[in-house]
Amino acid sequence: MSYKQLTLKDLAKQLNTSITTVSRALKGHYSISESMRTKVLELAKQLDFHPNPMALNLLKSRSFTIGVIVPEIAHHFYSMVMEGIEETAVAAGYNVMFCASKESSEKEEDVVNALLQSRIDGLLIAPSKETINYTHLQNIVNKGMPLIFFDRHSADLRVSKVLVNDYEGAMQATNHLLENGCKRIAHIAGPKKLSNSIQRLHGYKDALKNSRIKIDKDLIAHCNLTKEGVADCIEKLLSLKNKPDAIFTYNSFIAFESMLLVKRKGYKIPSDICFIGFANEPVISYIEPQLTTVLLPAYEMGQEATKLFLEQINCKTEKYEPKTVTLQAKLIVKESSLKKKAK
Amino acid sequence: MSYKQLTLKDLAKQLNTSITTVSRALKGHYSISESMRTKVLELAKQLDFHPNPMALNLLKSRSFTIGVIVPEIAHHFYSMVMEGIEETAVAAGYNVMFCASKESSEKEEDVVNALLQSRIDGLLIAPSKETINYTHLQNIVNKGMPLIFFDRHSADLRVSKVLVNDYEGAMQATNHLLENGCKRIAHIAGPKKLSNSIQRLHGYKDALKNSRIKIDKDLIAHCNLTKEGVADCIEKLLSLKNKPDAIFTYNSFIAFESMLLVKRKGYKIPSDICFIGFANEPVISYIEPQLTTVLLPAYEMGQEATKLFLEQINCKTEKYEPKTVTLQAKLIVKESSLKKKAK
DNA sequence: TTTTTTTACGCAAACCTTTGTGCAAACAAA
DNA sequence: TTTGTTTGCACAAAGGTTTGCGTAAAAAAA
Repeated sequence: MSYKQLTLKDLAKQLNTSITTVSRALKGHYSISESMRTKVLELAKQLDFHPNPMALNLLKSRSFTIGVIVPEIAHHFYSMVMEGIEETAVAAGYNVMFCASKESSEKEEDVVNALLQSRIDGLLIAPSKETINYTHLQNIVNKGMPLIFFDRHSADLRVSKVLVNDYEGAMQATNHLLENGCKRIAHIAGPKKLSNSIQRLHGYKDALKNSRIKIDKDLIAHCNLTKEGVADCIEKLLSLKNKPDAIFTYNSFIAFESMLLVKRKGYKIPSDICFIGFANEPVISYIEPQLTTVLLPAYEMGQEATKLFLEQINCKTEKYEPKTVTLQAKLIVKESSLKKKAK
Repeated sequence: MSYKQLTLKDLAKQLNTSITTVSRALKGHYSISESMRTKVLELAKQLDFHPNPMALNLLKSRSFTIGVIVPEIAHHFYSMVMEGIEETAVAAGYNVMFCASKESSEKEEDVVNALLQSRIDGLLIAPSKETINYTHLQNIVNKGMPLIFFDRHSADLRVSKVLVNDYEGAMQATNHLLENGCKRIAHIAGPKKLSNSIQRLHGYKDALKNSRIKIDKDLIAHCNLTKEGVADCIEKLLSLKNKPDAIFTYNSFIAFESMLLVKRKGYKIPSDICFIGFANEPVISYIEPQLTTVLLPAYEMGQEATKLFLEQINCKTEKYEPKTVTLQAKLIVKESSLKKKAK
């Protein structure tokens, strides 16, 4: 059943020489004669010899494998990040193991352990929204293994991270709505503990403050990222006496869901209510009206995270100083936020 | 920089015993005294000892890692398949390496090699649409390594595969349109060499034949899966004297793009032209009108592919007989295909 | 007391590669 | 002929774990 891997020993036996000589011939070691080298090389090519990677791993105590944990694989944002990671890693000679935490702290610990069992050289992670206890990650750092945060992070760990300027993105979004004449801008925020949700809320508030608009707590709703959660938020916002004329959402799921609900209730977008969200799906072009979004550089985030890992693993000096890379989100203006029709 | 892994030798030294004894104590070997076993177990726990996975890999010549190659990571269908694979694999104690071929035959070969370098126990693959030469995969089979196709396949290789009943799905879709009174049903097909595209076209044709409708070649367009490709197809179909009253598309991308174009040209969906496509994105609920789709069981496909791998790797008998698992696609009727408005 | 059995553990090989050291043989120089 | 250098290759260790076999001491049986 399991096939027999070709080894140096096999080659050596066929050539009536030693393992050492075969190994050195393949590596172009100076001490091997030209004639011997060609003999070995020929046989190796003919038999399609490749050194046993597991033996190499053991020898170098390196697996050339990166572990990656995302909350969800089938979310467009994370799969774009994964693409960025995969391409950068493969280009650098690394393979990538992807695992999903399904937003569960417990599963996260499990997959961390599973990855460690497989002897990864480093871990890239966007922690689950549930995760409060970071000891499983601290352990990794303590062992000296490179750990890189992306998208989400904990400030308690002194590690490299690549984040998006959520604050700035939210501010841009809010300012854009203000410039378009919106007066009562609501915000449907994400989970209260999530670092990027906090930043986006913060950016929203500060944009309003800068324009000397009083923050109305009724216009801020926290959403748990389920359909029901979104429905509750919309219900709450639309039952206000003084209804919002714009809604800025934490992510695309909330945006899509709430637009659907708002349209069903008979409101027109954008004339009655403007919409804007953080989103990445290419699908924003296909919904009506097309959604204005703060676009997160997901692919780039994956690239940068991998680069940070490579930097750290290749760092020869005694101590590596953790870095934080901050990427800029980009406002993409489409129809949903333009009160006055553009021509 | 790189941390020192704790080894059996370290434990043995601290306990003034041999490596063998420590190993056996940890494994519960009968020949170890109770007192010694507890001593070892305690120290191991205290020092958080884990056997070096690389050494184990070498010893067992198993890495407990599955390689997976998809054409694109950030396509909802494939990322759902990946979720299915990942969950099933992790549950069975395997880790998963994901790679993307980016629909390039050349890149596909590269990542196959990269994965082999990492010593995977098996390979799950949906070949790129470009791939015609399958020798790189045949090599894997020849080595005795389990290879499983999913979504796409080559009939030339005697390996297990998990496919969708594309023929049946396309037939259902076409019949559904016929039942709704559509007379001139067009089909925008995928790349001509792709196994599932061929099957879907086949199902479309047979459904028409079964209803004694002559197949009009003008109503069949082949699309290369780019925006321009879709535009060409739509241009061709809409410039016919006898225009189609329904369009059945190979996948969701074509469906979304062509709906956009058709709407821009002033046609109403579904009253002027009905739409139906093979699609998986949850986003079909958010576009207007909601798209009727043949839903592919992506997650299940990932599960089944992994199960086939596990079956094969755990097969003790001399010869493993390749299996083909065929999953059923499911027609989800929404607004885009209902000519007469349902109440 | 001697022989046999049991208990508890250690040695060394195997998995496969790389590499420092050593050692012959060949050759050049003295 | 002897010494010194180069060439071409082999031995063995290292990396960490498992495991068949061997063995000492203790316990049991004779």
